[in-house]
Amino acid sequence: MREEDSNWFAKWEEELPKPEELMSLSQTLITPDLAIAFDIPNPTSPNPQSKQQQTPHVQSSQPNSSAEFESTELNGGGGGDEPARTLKRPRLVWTPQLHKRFVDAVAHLGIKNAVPKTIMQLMSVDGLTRENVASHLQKYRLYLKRMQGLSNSGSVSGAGVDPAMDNLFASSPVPAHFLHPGRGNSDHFMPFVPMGVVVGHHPQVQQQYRQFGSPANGHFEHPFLSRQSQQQVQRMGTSVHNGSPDVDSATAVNGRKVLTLFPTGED
DNA sequence: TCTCTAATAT
DNA sequence: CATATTAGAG
Repeated sequence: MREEDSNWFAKWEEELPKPEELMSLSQTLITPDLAIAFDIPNPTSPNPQSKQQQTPHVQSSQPNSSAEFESTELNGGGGGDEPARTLKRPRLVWTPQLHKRFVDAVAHLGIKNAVPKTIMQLMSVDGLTRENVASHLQKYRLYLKRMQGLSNSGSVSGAGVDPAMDNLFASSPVPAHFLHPGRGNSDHFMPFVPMGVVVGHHPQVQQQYRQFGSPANGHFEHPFLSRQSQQQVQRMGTSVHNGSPDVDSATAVNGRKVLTLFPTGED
């Protein structure tokens, strides 16, 4: 009678964003290595002027004049550098959706396995690096710690809603086990991780996640190209324009390029 | 060697 | 403030 064992997974699947929602995860998030592979077809003549920063085309109703390329690493003229190996990606913006995936991953992994690498793998978000997760995980832990402290300090008439509850973290359900110290029992029930960190190819999960690249058409492309294939951001107002905050996929902040993984969505 | 975490920098 | 990057430890 271990229904849970078979159910926990189903639930997990349901919570996953649909392929349509997922695809626009990352446009510019191509692995530097990949970029290199494409940018330098001929190592002998290092002059790849075709450095392409795939600017996510926002098909919002309003024309966005954010078509600026800025990664102009100009060499004083003579400096023979290899910027390709030091490619810097735009700042990752943790949108609620992305964070939710993060939290879900952490929740389902359990504290013990909730380490950057595992989380990253479970999330299976293309372009997401271990560093990204690590950095965010750090903040997340901070948030949890903060919340713990506030938990038991119940000011009766304290209207002070947790200032920590600012935005992001507040929008995702925080697993209870994370809030408690869990003294004496740091062990969390975890049936098993189907994807395993190693080669155990268990189709189920991975396919679900990565499939957003190909439609119902069983047409396969090169693994590299398939990532940046389509883009369909459909944010059609049902009827009334209630001034929905249409957030651009890429916003330039202070001349710094930021990369939004998800379009605007809801929880 | 690789990975995690804390601290620090942008 | 949010992320990135670095440093040190395991």
